[in-house]
Amino acid sequence: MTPASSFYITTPIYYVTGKPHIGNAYTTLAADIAARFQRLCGQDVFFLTGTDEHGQKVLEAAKKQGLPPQALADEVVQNFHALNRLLQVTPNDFIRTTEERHRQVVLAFLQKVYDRGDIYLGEYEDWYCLPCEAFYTQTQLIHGKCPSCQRDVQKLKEESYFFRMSNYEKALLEHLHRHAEFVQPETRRNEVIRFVESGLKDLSISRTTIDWGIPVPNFEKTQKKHVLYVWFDALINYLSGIDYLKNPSQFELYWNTATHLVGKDILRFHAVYWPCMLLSVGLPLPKRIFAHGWITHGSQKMSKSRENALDPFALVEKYGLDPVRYYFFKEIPFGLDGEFSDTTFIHRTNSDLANDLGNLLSRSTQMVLNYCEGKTPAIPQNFSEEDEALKHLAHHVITETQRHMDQLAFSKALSEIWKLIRTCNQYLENKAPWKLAKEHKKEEVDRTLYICLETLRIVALLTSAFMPTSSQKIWNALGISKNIEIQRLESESPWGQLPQGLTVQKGEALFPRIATP
RNA sequence: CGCGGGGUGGAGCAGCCUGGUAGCUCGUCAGGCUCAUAACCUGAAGGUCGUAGGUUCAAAUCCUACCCCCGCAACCA
Repeated sequence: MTPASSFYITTPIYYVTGKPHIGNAYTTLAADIAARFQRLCGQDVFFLTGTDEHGQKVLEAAKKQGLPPQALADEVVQNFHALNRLLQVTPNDFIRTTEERHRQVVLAFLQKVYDRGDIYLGEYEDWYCLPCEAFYTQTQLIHGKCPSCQRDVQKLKEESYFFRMSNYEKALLEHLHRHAEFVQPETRRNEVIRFVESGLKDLSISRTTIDWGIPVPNFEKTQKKHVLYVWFDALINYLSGIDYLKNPSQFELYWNTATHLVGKDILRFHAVYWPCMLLSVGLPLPKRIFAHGWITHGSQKMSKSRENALDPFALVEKYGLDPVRYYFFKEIPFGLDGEFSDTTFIHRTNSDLANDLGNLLSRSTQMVLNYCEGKTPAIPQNFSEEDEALKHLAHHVITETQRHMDQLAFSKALSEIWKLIRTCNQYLENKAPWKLAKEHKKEEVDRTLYICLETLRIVALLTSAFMPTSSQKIWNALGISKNIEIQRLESESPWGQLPQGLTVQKGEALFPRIATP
Protein backbone atom coordinates (compact mmCIF):
# COMPACT_ATOMS: atom_id res chain seq x y z
CA MET A 1 0.00 0.00 0.00
CA THR A 2 1.45 3.36 -0.95
CA PRO A 3 1.09 6.25 1.45
CA ALA A 4 -1.29 9.03 0.54
CA SER A 5 1.45 11.57 1.12
CA SER A 6 3.96 12.60 3.73
CA PHE A 7 3.62 14.28 7.09
CA TYR A 8 6.60 15.83 8.86
CA ILE A 9 6.08 17.04 12.41
CA THR A 10 8.59 18.48 14.84
CA THR A 11 8.81 19.57 18.43
CA PRO A 12 11.21 22.28 19.50
CA ILE A 13 14.48 20.79 20.64
CA TYR A 14 14.68 21.01 24.38
CA TYR A 15 17.36 22.70 26.40
CA VAL A 16 19.45 20.23 28.37
CA THR A 17 19.64 22.22 31.55
CA GLY A 18 17.55 20.05 33.80
CA LYS A 19 14.69 17.68 34.11
CA PRO A 20 11.97 17.81 31.47
CA HIS A 21 8.93 19.72 32.66
CA ILE A 22 5.27 19.44 31.85
CA GLY A 23 5.59 21.91 28.97
CA ASN A 24 8.08 19.64 27.23
CA ALA A 25 5.81 16.68 27.80
CA TYR A 26 2.81 18.58 26.46
CA THR A 27 4.43 19.56 23.16
CA THR A 28 5.95 16.16 22.67
CA LEU A 29 2.64 14.43 23.32
CA ALA A 30 0.88 16.70 20.86
CA ALA A 31 3.40 15.80 18.19
CA ASP A 32 3.17 12.12 19.01
CA ILE A 33 -0.62 12.13 18.85
CA ALA A 34 -0.63 13.96 15.54
CA ALA A 35 2.05 11.60 14.19
CA ARG A 36 0.21 8.48 15.30
CA PHE A 37 -3.05 9.69 13.83
CA GLN A 38 -1.50 10.56 10.49
CA ARG A 39 0.18 7.15 10.40
CA LEU A 40 -3.26 5.66 11.00
CA CYS A 41 -4.49 7.69 8.05
CA GLY A 42 -1.82 6.10 5.89
CA GLN A 43 0.55 9.04 5.69
CA ASP A 44 4.29 8.56 5.44
CA VAL A 45 5.13 10.18 8.77
CA PHE A 46 8.38 11.56 10.09
CA PHE A 47 8.26 12.76 13.69
CA LEU A 48 11.37 14.55 14.94
CA THR A 49 12.29 15.70 18.42
CA GLY A 50 15.58 16.24 20.18
CA THR A 51 17.73 18.43 22.36
CA ASP A 52 19.41 21.79 22.06
CA GLU A 53 22.77 21.45 23.73
CA HIS A 54 24.71 24.62 22.94
CA GLY A 55 24.59 28.09 24.35
CA GLN A 56 25.15 30.06 27.46
CA LYS A 57 22.48 28.46 29.62
CA VAL A 58 23.91 25.00 29.17
CA LEU A 59 27.37 26.31 29.84
CA GLU A 60 26.21 27.94 33.06
CA ALA A 61 24.39 24.85 34.21
CA ALA A 62 27.45 22.74 33.50
CA LYS A 63 29.72 25.10 35.45
CA LYS A 64 27.42 24.92 38.42
CA GLN A 65 27.72 21.18 38.46
CA GLY A 66 31.42 21.25 37.73
CA LEU A 67 31.00 19.31 34.51
CA PRO A 68 32.12 19.94 30.96
CA PRO A 69 29.05 21.04 28.98
CA GLN A 70 29.10 17.95 26.79
CA ALA A 71 29.09 15.72 29.86
CA LEU A 72 26.09 17.55 31.25
CA ALA A 73 24.29 17.24 27.93
CA ASP A 74 25.06 13.54 27.74
CA GLU A 75 23.62 13.09 31.18
CA VAL A 76 20.53 15.26 30.85
CA VAL A 77 19.57 13.96 27.43
CA GLN A 78 18.84 10.66 29.17
CA ASN A 79 16.02 12.38 31.04
CA PHE A 80 14.37 13.25 27.75
CA HIS A 81 14.74 9.73 26.45
CA ALA A 82 13.25 8.50 29.70
CA LEU A 83 10.33 10.90 29.34
CA ASN A 84 9.62 9.69 25.82
CA ARG A 85 9.65 6.08 26.97
CA LEU A 86 7.36 6.91 29.85
CA LEU A 87 4.92 8.77 27.61
CA GLN A 88 5.07 6.10 24.92
CA VAL A 89 6.22 8.74 22.52
CA THR A 90 7.62 7.23 19.36
CA PRO A 91 9.64 9.69 17.28
CA ASN A 92 11.34 8.58 14.09
CA ASP A 93 14.51 10.28 15.17
CA PHE A 94 15.98 12.19 18.06
CA ILE A 95 18.48 14.86 17.14
CA ARG A 96 21.10 16.42 19.39
CA THR A 97 22.71 19.64 18.26
CA THR A 98 26.13 18.44 19.40
CA GLU A 99 26.02 15.59 16.91
CA GLU A 100 28.35 15.71 13.92
CA ARG A 101 25.50 15.25 11.45
CA HIS A 102 23.95 18.44 12.78
CA ARG A 103 27.18 20.41 12.80
CA GLN A 104 27.78 19.61 9.15
CA VAL A 105 24.36 20.80 8.10
CA VAL A 106 24.70 23.98 10.14
CA LEU A 107 28.05 24.82 8.56
CA ALA A 108 26.74 24.14 5.07
CA PHE A 109 23.70 26.28 5.79
CA LEU A 110 25.81 29.10 7.19
CA GLN A 111 28.06 29.04 4.13
CA LYS A 112 25.04 29.36 1.86
CA VAL A 113 23.79 32.35 3.79
CA TYR A 114 27.23 33.91 3.56
CA ASP A 115 27.52 33.21 -0.16
CA ARG A 116 24.20 34.87 -0.60
CA GLY A 117 25.71 37.99 0.96
CA ASP A 118 23.53 37.89 4.04
CA ILE A 119 26.25 37.75 6.70
CA TYR A 120 28.42 40.67 7.75
CA LEU A 121 30.62 41.56 10.69
CA GLY A 122 29.36 44.31 12.96
CA GLU A 123 28.89 45.30 16.55
CA TYR A 124 26.18 44.29 18.91
CA GLU A 125 25.39 46.79 21.64
CA ASP A 126 23.26 46.21 24.68
CA TRP A 127 23.19 46.14 28.44
CA TYR A 128 25.81 43.83 29.89
CA CYS A 129 26.05 42.34 33.35
CA LEU A 130 29.70 41.70 34.16
CA PRO A 131 29.28 39.09 36.93
CA CYS A 132 26.72 37.17 34.90
CA GLU A 133 28.64 37.62 31.65
CA ALA A 134 25.37 38.14 29.86
CA PHE A 135 23.70 40.68 27.61
CA TYR A 136 20.19 41.87 28.31
CA THR A 137 17.80 44.03 26.36
CA GLN A 138 16.22 47.14 27.79
CA THR A 139 12.95 45.32 28.35
CA GLN A 140 14.60 42.42 30.11
CA LEU A 141 16.09 44.64 32.77
CA ILE A 142 14.26 44.83 36.06
CA HIS A 143 14.30 48.41 37.38
CA GLY A 144 17.38 48.97 35.27
CA LYS A 145 19.25 46.12 36.95
CA CYS A 146 20.34 42.66 35.89
CA PRO A 147 17.30 40.37 35.88
CA SER A 148 19.22 37.41 37.27
CA CYS A 149 21.49 38.99 39.90
CA GLN A 150 19.92 42.46 40.40
CA ARG A 151 23.28 44.18 40.02
CA ASP A 152 24.13 47.20 37.87
CA VAL A 153 24.51 46.74 34.16
CA GLN A 154 26.45 48.75 31.57
CA LYS A 155 26.18 49.43 27.87
CA LEU A 156 28.68 47.28 26.10
CA LYS A 157 29.58 46.57 22.52
CA GLU A 158 30.50 43.19 21.25
CA GLU A 159 31.80 42.22 17.85
CA SER A 160 29.27 40.01 16.16
CA TYR A 161 28.30 38.54 12.86
CA PHE A 162 24.92 39.68 11.69
CA PHE A 163 22.34 38.05 9.49
CA ARG A 164 20.62 40.42 7.08
CA MET A 165 17.15 39.56 8.25
CA SER A 166 15.93 42.94 7.11
CA ASN A 167 16.38 41.75 3.52
CA TYR A 168 13.49 39.34 3.92
CA GLU A 169 10.91 41.53 5.55
CA LYS A 170 8.92 41.98 2.37
CA ALA A 171 9.11 38.39 1.22
CA LEU A 172 8.08 37.09 4.63
CA LEU A 173 5.20 39.49 4.88
CA GLU A 174 3.96 38.43 1.49
CA HIS A 175 4.18 34.78 2.50
CA LEU A 176 2.28 35.47 5.70
CA HIS A 177 -0.48 37.19 3.76
CA ARG A 178 -0.71 34.49 1.13
CA HIS A 179 -0.73 31.49 3.46
CA ALA A 180 -3.36 31.67 6.14
CA GLU A 181 -2.27 28.30 7.53
CA PHE A 182 1.41 29.27 7.85
CA VAL A 183 1.14 30.53 11.41
CA GLN A 184 -1.58 29.23 13.69
CA PRO A 185 -3.76 29.87 15.60
CA GLU A 186 -4.98 32.96 13.80
CA THR A 187 -4.40 35.29 16.72
CA ARG A 188 -0.72 34.36 16.69
CA ARG A 189 -0.61 34.93 12.97
CA ASN A 190 -1.95 38.45 13.47
CA GLU A 191 0.70 39.12 16.07
CA VAL A 192 3.45 37.95 13.78
CA ILE A 193 2.15 39.98 10.83
CA ARG A 194 2.05 43.16 12.91
CA PHE A 195 5.51 42.46 14.21
CA VAL A 196 6.99 41.99 10.76
CA GLU A 197 5.14 45.03 9.49
CA SER A 198 6.79 47.10 12.18
CA GLY A 199 10.14 46.33 10.54
CA LEU A 200 12.84 43.71 10.91
CA LYS A 201 16.30 44.45 12.21
CA ASP A 202 19.33 42.39 11.33
CA LEU A 203 20.03 39.56 13.71
CA SER A 204 23.19 39.09 15.71
CA ILE A 205 24.13 35.49 15.08
CA SER A 206 27.43 34.99 16.84
CA ARG A 207 28.91 35.34 20.29
CA THR A 208 32.47 35.92 21.37
CA THR A 209 31.74 35.77 25.10
CA ILE A 210 31.29 32.03 25.21
CA ASP A 211 32.92 29.12 23.44
CA TRP A 212 30.21 26.50 23.83
CA GLY A 213 28.71 26.41 20.38
CA ILE A 214 29.44 25.71 16.77
CA PRO A 215 32.50 27.78 15.72
CA VAL A 216 31.75 30.26 12.97
CA PRO A 217 34.18 30.06 10.05
CA ASN A 218 36.44 33.05 9.53
CA PHE A 219 34.24 34.82 7.04
CA GLU A 220 35.87 38.16 7.80
CA LYS A 221 39.23 39.20 9.16
CA THR A 222 38.97 39.21 12.93
CA GLN A 223 41.01 38.06 15.90
CA LYS A 224 37.94 37.09 17.85
CA LYS A 225 36.63 33.57 18.02
CA HIS A 226 32.96 33.48 17.23
CA VAL A 227 30.53 30.72 18.06
CA LEU A 228 27.12 30.59 16.49
CA TYR A 229 24.16 32.08 18.35
CA VAL A 230 22.25 29.19 19.82
CA TRP A 231 18.97 29.87 18.02
CA PHE A 232 20.59 30.01 14.62
CA ASP A 233 22.13 26.65 15.36
CA ALA A 234 19.02 25.16 16.94
CA LEU A 235 16.48 25.95 14.24
CA ILE A 236 18.54 24.14 11.65
CA ASN A 237 17.85 20.87 13.47
CA TYR A 238 14.64 20.69 11.47
CA LEU A 239 16.80 20.19 8.38
CA SER A 240 19.56 18.06 9.83
CA GLY A 241 16.99 15.78 11.45
CA ILE A 242 15.79 14.63 8.05
CA ASP A 243 19.27 14.47 6.58
CA TYR A 244 19.25 17.59 4.43
CA LEU A 245 22.77 17.07 3.09
CA LYS A 246 23.06 13.36 2.47
CA ASN A 247 19.58 12.20 1.65
CA PRO A 248 17.98 14.72 -0.71
CA SER A 249 15.05 12.51 -1.68
CA GLN A 250 14.06 11.87 1.91
CA PHE A 251 14.58 15.52 2.72
CA GLU A 252 12.35 16.69 -0.07
CA LEU A 253 9.65 14.17 0.73
CA TYR A 254 9.26 15.45 4.27
CA TRP A 255 10.35 19.06 4.21
CA ASN A 256 7.51 20.13 1.96
CA THR A 257 4.96 19.11 4.57
CA ALA A 258 6.67 20.35 7.72
CA THR A 259 4.60 21.24 10.76
CA HIS A 260 6.51 22.87 13.60
CA LEU A 261 4.87 22.67 17.00
CA VAL A 262 6.11 25.38 19.33
CA GLY A 263 5.21 27.02 22.58
CA LYS A 264 3.86 30.51 22.11
CA ASP A 265 6.95 31.94 23.81
CA ILE A 266 9.23 30.85 21.01
CA LEU A 267 6.93 31.69 18.14
CA ARG A 268 9.01 34.61 16.94
CA PHE A 269 12.08 32.48 16.43
CA HIS A 270 10.07 30.04 14.35
CA ALA A 271 7.74 32.38 12.51
CA VAL A 272 10.18 35.20 11.81
CA TYR A 273 13.86 34.28 12.17
CA TRP A 274 13.58 30.79 10.77
CA PRO A 275 11.61 31.68 7.64
CA CYS A 276 14.06 34.49 6.90
CA MET A 277 16.94 32.06 7.25
CA LEU A 278 15.25 29.67 4.85
CA LEU A 279 14.48 32.43 2.38
CA SER A 280 18.14 33.34 2.41
CA VAL A 281 19.26 29.86 1.37
CA GLY A 282 16.36 29.42 -1.01
CA LEU A 283 14.54 26.61 0.75
CA PRO A 284 10.75 26.40 0.91
CA LEU A 285 9.18 27.60 4.12
CA PRO A 286 7.54 25.12 6.50
CA LYS A 287 3.91 24.49 5.79
CA ARG A 288 2.62 25.24 9.25
CA ILE A 289 3.90 26.65 12.51
CA PHE A 290 1.49 26.01 15.33
CA ALA A 291 1.93 27.82 18.63
CA HIS A 292 0.25 26.16 21.56
CA GLY A 293 -0.48 27.64 24.98
CA TRP A 294 0.81 27.09 28.46
CA ILE A 295 -0.25 24.61 31.05
CA THR A 296 -1.01 26.56 34.17
CA HIS A 297 -1.30 25.24 37.67
CA GLY A 298 -2.74 27.43 40.37
CA SER A 299 -2.79 30.22 37.74
CA GLN A 300 0.99 30.22 37.54
CA LYS A 301 2.91 29.51 34.40
CA MET A 302 4.45 26.11 34.57
CA SER A 303 8.18 25.88 34.48
CA LYS A 304 10.91 23.98 36.14
CA SER A 305 11.97 26.97 38.18
CA ARG A 306 8.61 27.32 39.91
CA GLU A 307 7.77 25.41 42.99
CA ASN A 308 4.34 24.47 41.76
CA ALA A 309 5.86 22.75 38.75
CA LEU A 310 3.90 19.74 37.63
CA ASP A 311 6.29 16.88 37.18
CA PRO A 312 5.27 14.77 34.18
CA PHE A 313 6.91 11.71 35.71
CA ALA A 314 4.96 12.10 38.94
CA LEU A 315 1.74 12.76 37.06
CA VAL A 316 1.95 9.57 35.04
CA GLU A 317 2.98 7.65 38.12
CA LYS A 318 -0.08 8.91 39.95
CA TYR A 319 -2.77 8.59 37.30
CA GLY A 320 -1.45 6.30 34.60
CA LEU A 321 -0.39 7.28 31.11
CA ASP A 322 -3.52 7.21 28.97
CA PRO A 323 -5.67 9.40 31.20
CA VAL A 324 -2.86 11.95 31.15
CA ARG A 325 -2.55 11.73 27.37
CA TYR A 326 -6.31 12.15 27.11
CA TYR A 327 -6.76 14.95 29.62
CA PHE A 328 -4.46 17.58 28.15
CA PHE A 329 -5.89 17.26 24.68
CA LYS A 330 -9.56 17.04 25.60
CA GLU A 331 -9.67 19.66 28.30
CA ILE A 332 -7.51 22.26 26.61
CA PRO A 333 -8.27 23.51 23.10
CA PHE A 334 -4.89 23.23 21.38
CA GLY A 335 -3.48 26.72 21.05
CA LEU A 336 -4.99 28.14 24.24
CA ASP A 337 -3.64 28.11 27.76
CA GLY A 338 -5.10 25.50 30.01
CA GLU A 339 -5.31 24.92 33.69
CA PHE A 340 -4.32 21.69 35.33
CA SER A 341 -5.81 20.80 38.66
CA ASP A 342 -6.31 17.44 40.28
CA THR A 343 -10.02 18.16 40.67
CA THR A 344 -10.69 18.82 37.00
CA PHE A 345 -8.41 15.98 36.03
CA ILE A 346 -10.30 13.50 38.17
CA HIS A 347 -13.67 14.79 36.96
CA ARG A 348 -12.64 14.53 33.34
CA THR A 349 -11.18 11.07 33.76
CA ASN A 350 -14.07 9.66 35.72
CA SER A 351 -16.70 11.20 33.53
CA ASP A 352 -15.31 10.63 30.05
CA LEU A 353 -13.06 7.65 30.45
CA ALA A 354 -14.53 5.58 33.27
CA ASN A 355 -18.24 6.39 32.95
CA ASP A 356 -18.70 6.92 29.24
CA LEU A 357 -16.10 4.78 27.50
CA GLY A 358 -14.96 2.26 30.10
CA ASN A 359 -18.45 1.51 31.25
CA LEU A 360 -19.72 1.16 27.69
CA LEU A 361 -17.13 -1.50 27.08
CA SER A 362 -17.90 -3.10 30.40
CA ARG A 363 -21.66 -3.35 29.90
CA SER A 364 -21.31 -4.41 26.27
CA THR A 365 -18.88 -7.22 26.96
CA GLN A 366 -20.85 -8.37 29.99
CA MET A 367 -23.98 -8.71 27.90
CA VAL A 368 -22.14 -10.66 25.25
CA LEU A 369 -21.03 -13.02 28.01
CA ASN A 370 -24.57 -13.21 29.34
CA TYR A 371 -26.55 -13.51 26.15
CA CYS A 372 -24.18 -14.61 23.37
CA GLU A 373 -22.00 -17.26 25.01
CA GLY A 374 -19.12 -14.79 25.02
CA LYS A 375 -18.72 -14.83 21.23
CA THR A 376 -19.10 -11.91 18.85
CA PRO A 377 -22.53 -12.30 17.21
CA ALA A 378 -23.15 -12.74 13.50
CA ILE A 379 -22.66 -9.71 11.27
CA PRO A 380 -26.18 -8.32 10.87
CA GLN A 381 -27.67 -8.02 7.40
CA ASN A 382 -30.77 -6.00 8.16
CA PHE A 383 -30.90 -2.87 10.23
CA SER A 384 -33.63 -0.94 11.97
CA GLU A 385 -33.85 2.81 11.66
CA GLU A 386 -32.08 3.19 14.99
CA ASP A 387 -29.30 0.83 13.95
CA GLU A 388 -28.83 2.78 10.75
CA ALA A 389 -28.65 6.03 12.66
CA LEU A 390 -25.76 4.78 14.78
CA LYS A 391 -23.97 3.35 11.75
CA HIS A 392 -24.42 6.62 9.97
CA LEU A 393 -23.10 8.56 12.95
CA ALA A 394 -20.02 6.34 13.13
CA HIS A 395 -19.26 7.13 9.52
CA HIS A 396 -19.78 10.83 10.08
CA VAL A 397 -17.60 10.84 13.20
CA ILE A 398 -14.73 9.18 11.35
CA THR A 399 -14.77 11.90 8.71
CA GLU A 400 -15.07 14.73 11.20
CA THR A 401 -12.35 13.34 13.45
CA GLN A 402 -9.97 13.25 10.53
CA ARG A 403 -10.85 16.79 9.58
CA HIS A 404 -10.19 18.06 13.10
CA MET A 405 -6.97 16.07 13.47
CA ASP A 406 -5.65 17.54 10.23
CA GLN A 407 -6.06 20.93 11.86
CA LEU A 408 -4.53 19.77 15.15
CA ALA A 409 -7.90 20.48 16.79
CA PHE A 410 -7.42 17.63 19.25
CA SER A 411 -10.16 18.71 21.60
CA LYS A 412 -12.73 18.93 18.84
CA ALA A 413 -11.69 15.56 17.50
CA LEU A 414 -12.18 13.96 20.90
CA SER A 415 -15.55 15.66 21.35
CA GLU A 416 -16.58 14.18 18.05
CA ILE A 417 -15.52 10.69 19.09
CA TRP A 418 -17.34 11.07 22.38
CA LYS A 419 -20.56 11.90 20.53
CA LEU A 420 -20.37 8.40 19.17
CA ILE A 421 -19.69 6.90 22.59
CA ARG A 422 -22.59 8.75 24.21
CA THR A 423 -24.95 7.91 21.41
CA CYS A 424 -24.00 4.28 21.75
CA ASN A 425 -24.88 4.41 25.45
CA GLN A 426 -28.24 5.95 24.55
CA TYR A 427 -28.75 3.34 21.88
CA LEU A 428 -28.23 0.57 24.42
CA GLU A 429 -30.69 2.23 26.74
CA ASN A 430 -33.33 2.46 24.06
CA LYS A 431 -32.85 -1.07 22.78
CA ALA A 432 -32.48 -2.55 26.28
CA PRO A 433 -31.00 -5.91 25.28
CA TRP A 434 -31.53 -7.13 28.84
CA LYS A 435 -35.27 -6.87 28.23
CA LEU A 436 -35.05 -8.32 24.74
CA ALA A 437 -33.20 -11.27 26.22
CA LYS A 438 -36.00 -11.92 28.66
CA GLU A 439 -38.44 -11.78 25.76
CA HIS A 440 -36.25 -14.31 23.94
CA LYS A 441 -35.71 -11.99 20.99
CA LYS A 442 -32.35 -13.56 20.31
CA GLU A 443 -31.79 -12.07 16.89
CA GLU A 444 -32.41 -8.54 18.03
CA VAL A 445 -30.13 -9.01 21.02
CA ASP A 446 -27.39 -10.28 18.74
CA ARG A 447 -27.81 -7.47 16.29
CA THR A 448 -27.85 -4.79 18.99
CA LEU A 449 -24.76 -6.11 20.70
CA TYR A 450 -22.92 -6.55 17.44
CA ILE A 451 -23.57 -2.92 16.66
CA CYS A 452 -22.22 -1.87 20.05
CA LEU A 453 -19.09 -3.95 19.69
CA GLU A 454 -18.53 -2.67 16.19
CA THR A 455 -18.93 0.90 17.43
CA LEU A 456 -16.37 0.19 20.13
CA ARG A 457 -14.01 -1.26 17.55
CA ILE A 458 -14.17 1.98 15.60
CA VAL A 459 -13.93 4.13 18.72
CA ALA A 460 -10.76 2.29 19.70
CA LEU A 461 -9.31 2.91 16.27
CA LEU A 462 -10.07 6.62 16.45
CA THR A 463 -8.71 7.04 19.98
CA SER A 464 -5.60 4.93 19.37
CA ALA A 465 -3.42 7.97 18.68
CA PHE A 466 -4.37 9.44 22.04
CA MET A 467 -4.48 6.28 24.14
CA PRO A 468 -2.47 3.55 22.45
CA THR A 469 -2.53 1.11 25.35
CA SER A 470 -6.20 1.45 26.20
CA SER A 471 -7.26 1.23 22.58
CA GLN A 472 -5.40 -2.02 22.22
CA LYS A 473 -7.11 -3.26 25.37
CA ILE A 474 -10.49 -2.49 23.85
CA TRP A 475 -9.64 -4.49 20.76
CA ASN A 476 -8.37 -7.34 22.88
CA ALA A 477 -11.58 -7.29 24.92
CA LEU A 478 -13.54 -7.57 21.67
CA GLY A 479 -11.42 -10.59 20.77
CA ILE A 480 -9.41 -8.81 18.09
CA SER A 481 -5.79 -9.93 18.26
CA LYS A 482 -4.39 -7.51 15.68
CA ASN A 483 -1.95 -4.79 16.68
CA ILE A 484 -3.97 -1.58 16.57
CA GLU A 485 -0.88 0.58 16.15
CA ILE A 486 -0.13 -0.61 12.65
CA GLN A 487 -3.64 -0.40 11.21
CA ARG A 488 -4.87 1.90 8.47
CA LEU A 489 -8.05 3.86 8.90
CA GLU A 490 -8.92 3.45 5.26
CA SER A 491 -9.18 -0.31 5.48
CA GLU A 492 -10.28 -0.64 9.11
CA SER A 493 -12.90 2.07 9.45
CA PRO A 494 -15.64 0.79 7.13
CA TRP A 495 -18.55 -0.66 9.06
CA GLY A 496 -19.01 -4.35 9.69
CA GLN A 497 -15.49 -5.67 9.94
CA LEU A 498 -15.76 -7.24 13.36
CA PRO A 499 -15.81 -10.96 12.55
CA GLN A 500 -18.33 -13.35 14.03
CA GLY A 501 -17.29 -15.82 16.70
CA LEU A 502 -14.40 -13.99 18.36
CA THR A 503 -13.99 -14.67 22.06
CA VAL A 504 -15.01 -11.59 24.01
CA GLN A 505 -13.35 -10.96 27.36
CA LYS A 506 -14.55 -8.71 30.10
CA GLY A 507 -11.31 -8.26 31.98
CA GLU A 508 -10.44 -5.55 34.44
CA ALA A 509 -12.05 -2.12 34.28
CA LEU A 510 -10.49 -0.24 31.38
CA PHE A 511 -10.35 3.04 33.33
CA PRO A 512 -11.01 2.52 37.03
CA ARG A 513 -12.82 5.42 38.61
CA ILE A 514 -10.54 7.62 40.67
CA ALA A 515 -11.97 7.98 44.16
CA THR A 516 -12.69 11.60 45.01
CA PRO A 517 -11.23 12.66 48.34
C1' C B 1 -3.42 56.89 20.79
C1' G B 2 2.57 50.67 20.38
C1' C B 3 0.47 45.61 18.57
C1' G B 4 -2.84 41.35 19.19
C1' G B 5 -6.73 38.56 21.75
C1' G B 6 -10.82 38.16 25.09
C1' G B 7 -15.39 39.47 28.57
C1' U B 8 -21.90 34.26 26.88
C1' G B 9 -26.56 30.50 32.85
C1' G B 10 -22.28 28.00 39.21
C1' A B 11 -17.34 26.32 36.23
C1' G B 12 -14.98 25.70 31.36
C1' C B 13 -16.05 26.59 26.31
C1' A B 14 -18.91 27.00 21.16
C1' G B 15 -21.81 30.47 18.41
C1' C B 16 -19.95 36.26 16.06
C1' C B 17 -16.78 36.17 9.57
C1' U B 18 -22.10 34.66 6.14
C1' G B 19 -27.54 39.19 11.63
C1' G B 20 -33.51 35.79 12.51
C1' U B 21 -36.09 30.64 18.38
C1' A B 22 -28.61 31.04 22.96
C1' G B 23 -25.67 25.36 22.05
C1' C B 24 -21.98 21.79 24.40
C1' U B 25 -19.36 19.39 28.63
C1' C B 26 -19.16 19.47 33.92
C1' G B 27 -22.02 20.74 38.31
C1' U B 28 -27.21 21.13 40.77
C1' C B 29 -32.35 19.09 41.25
C1' A B 30 -36.16 15.38 39.98
C1' G B 31 -37.43 10.86 37.62
C1' G B 32 -36.33 6.13 34.88
C1' C B 33 -33.48 1.68 34.20
C1' U B 34 -30.93 -2.50 36.40
C1' C B 35 -26.74 -5.06 31.24
C1' A B 36 -22.70 -2.10 33.50
C1' U B 37 -16.92 0.73 36.80
C1' A B 38 -23.24 3.70 42.54
C1' A B 39 -21.95 3.59 36.17
C1' C B 40 -26.15 4.51 32.06
C1' C B 41 -30.77 7.11 30.18
C1' U B 42 -34.72 11.02 30.46
C1' G B 43 -36.46 15.66 32.10
C1' A B 44 -36.01 20.37 34.83
C1' A B 45 -34.06 24.78 37.05
C1' G B 46 -30.42 28.43 35.88
C1' G B 47 -28.17 33.48 30.99
C1' U B 48 -31.19 41.42 30.24
C1' C B 49 -24.58 37.11 25.79
C1' G B 50 -18.89 43.39 29.99
C1' U B 51 -21.39 48.76 29.91
C1' A B 52 -23.76 52.71 26.99
C1' G B 53 -25.37 54.28 22.43
C1' G B 54 -26.19 53.45 16.97
C1' U B 55 -27.67 50.69 12.22
C1' U B 56 -31.85 47.27 11.10
C1' C B 57 -38.35 44.74 10.56
C1' A B 58 -34.72 41.89 13.59
C1' A B 59 -28.07 41.92 17.06
C1' A B 60 -24.46 37.64 21.31
C1' U B 61 -23.69 38.34 15.97
C1' C B 62 -22.54 44.70 12.26
C1' C B 63 -20.80 50.10 13.83
C1' U B 64 -19.04 53.75 17.77
C1' A B 65 -17.40 54.93 22.67
C1' C B 66 -16.11 53.32 27.41
C1' C B 67 -14.77 49.67 31.48
C1' C B 68 -12.15 45.21 32.84
C1' C B 69 -8.80 40.84 31.84
C1' C B 70 -4.76 38.42 29.16
C1' G B 71 -0.63 37.88 25.66
C1' C B 72 3.38 40.32 22.75
C1' A B 73 6.76 44.61 22.80
C1' A B 74 13.42 41.68 19.20
C1' C B 75 18.02 38.14 20.43
C1' C B 76 15.71 34.11 27.19
C1' A B 77 14.44 26.51 24.36
